[in-house]
Amino acid sequence: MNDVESQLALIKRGAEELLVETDFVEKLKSGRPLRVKAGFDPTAPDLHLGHTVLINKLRHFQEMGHHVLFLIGDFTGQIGDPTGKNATRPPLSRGQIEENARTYREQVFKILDPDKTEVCFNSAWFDSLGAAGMVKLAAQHTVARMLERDDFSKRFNGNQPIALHEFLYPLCQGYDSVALRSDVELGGTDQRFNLLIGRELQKHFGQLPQCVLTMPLLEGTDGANKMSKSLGNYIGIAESPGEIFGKIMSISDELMWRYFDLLSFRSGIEIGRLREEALGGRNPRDIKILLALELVERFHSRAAAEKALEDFQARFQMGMLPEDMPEHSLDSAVITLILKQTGLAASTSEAMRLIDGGGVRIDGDKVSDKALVLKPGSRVVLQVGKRKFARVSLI
RNA sequence: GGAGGGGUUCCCGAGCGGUCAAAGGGAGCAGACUGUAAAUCUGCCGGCUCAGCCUUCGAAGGUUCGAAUCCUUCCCCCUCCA
Repeated sequence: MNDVESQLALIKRGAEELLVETDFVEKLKSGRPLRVKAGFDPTAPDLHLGHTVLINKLRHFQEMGHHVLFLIGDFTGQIGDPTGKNATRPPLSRGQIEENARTYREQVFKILDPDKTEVCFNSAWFDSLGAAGMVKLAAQHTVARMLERDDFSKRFNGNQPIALHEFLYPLCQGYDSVALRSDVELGGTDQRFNLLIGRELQKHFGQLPQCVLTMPLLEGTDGANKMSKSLGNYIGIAESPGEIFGKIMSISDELMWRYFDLLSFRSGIEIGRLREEALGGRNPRDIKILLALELVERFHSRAAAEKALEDFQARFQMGMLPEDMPEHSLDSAVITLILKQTGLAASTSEAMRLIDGGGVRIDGDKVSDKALVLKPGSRVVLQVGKRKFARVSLI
């Protein structure tokens, strides 16, 4: 496992690009533990499967005895959002950042080995850099070079605004590599440009430039956009077993293979075998179940995974009610108001529309009367669509 | 500093004095079909005490019986010139 050849093979598995490979091989040959850097935004502590593609790769490095630098960009996160179209995010307080960092640890150590992970914050060096230092840093790069970045040039040519501070982002990220003396930095393919700036800056500061390993971006459950919380197409690793299981089951068959490639710890050979079975007529649903089981087990437990499967089958294959649904105790009222109060509908207007559309059920029976009043003392199960349930006791 | 273009409901984008809660598309939600898959088709898609009423078209004023549409001021974005 520790010879250079096999290390390189494991590192490259599933990766998009490794720059510069020959340099990387040299570093491996040195035999010392490499400093492996990956940066994370402090504003999004809810990690989802998309993040885990990268984290899984960090784990590979750890398995080979390397040192992982888990960098939380608390300074960069304070300035604002670089890709921000519409949100000027309020700066996070020290307390919030620490809270987020704690959440990160909790989630990330489901995959990484805490003993081989160093968590760092980039405010550690940026706070003391000062305005003069920042200007010096900015002097290291030209506008033309900045505009080489794809999304900058697109926005520039498309007459979209680019705020000046957005240029500082790649620089700061690059400077992190200098401060951490990183040997390798990991990032999504969208990070390529930023990662390369790290190389430039390191050279400037007399360091051996880091190698860059980019990982493909995982598509969200919609199969079209990259997984992100703001698009609502994500599967959070802190979600309940039932949620994770259900969301995996709802992805398309095509996307399932992508998920297998990027998320499963199964070997490439094993995944290839499953593909063949699918082609041979095995129900893709059953293969998807394997994936769902694996992922729920990773973030919860074997038992939780099996339970999730049972619940899933009971609910959707046998049409039973879910075991755990939110409970509400409310005053007797019109159905539309109750739907709003339970959160099954966003507004009473929506509740009315849902009833018109035949999407509301009480104890399994379709509701058609918008003026229906739920009587005090009754206890009913309300359902909107196939997935939203609530148990309501009327007072 | 000068000239021009623009800010519309979650997003894109029509509308340019009444017929506008505002076309069309996307996203989303619900229904049908299913494997809670995708695709497809249908409906919905500001709020409310819902045959009615209230609040929306960058902000504030104004003109008008009536404004997203006209006028004034302000804020913001983009382009070109310097």
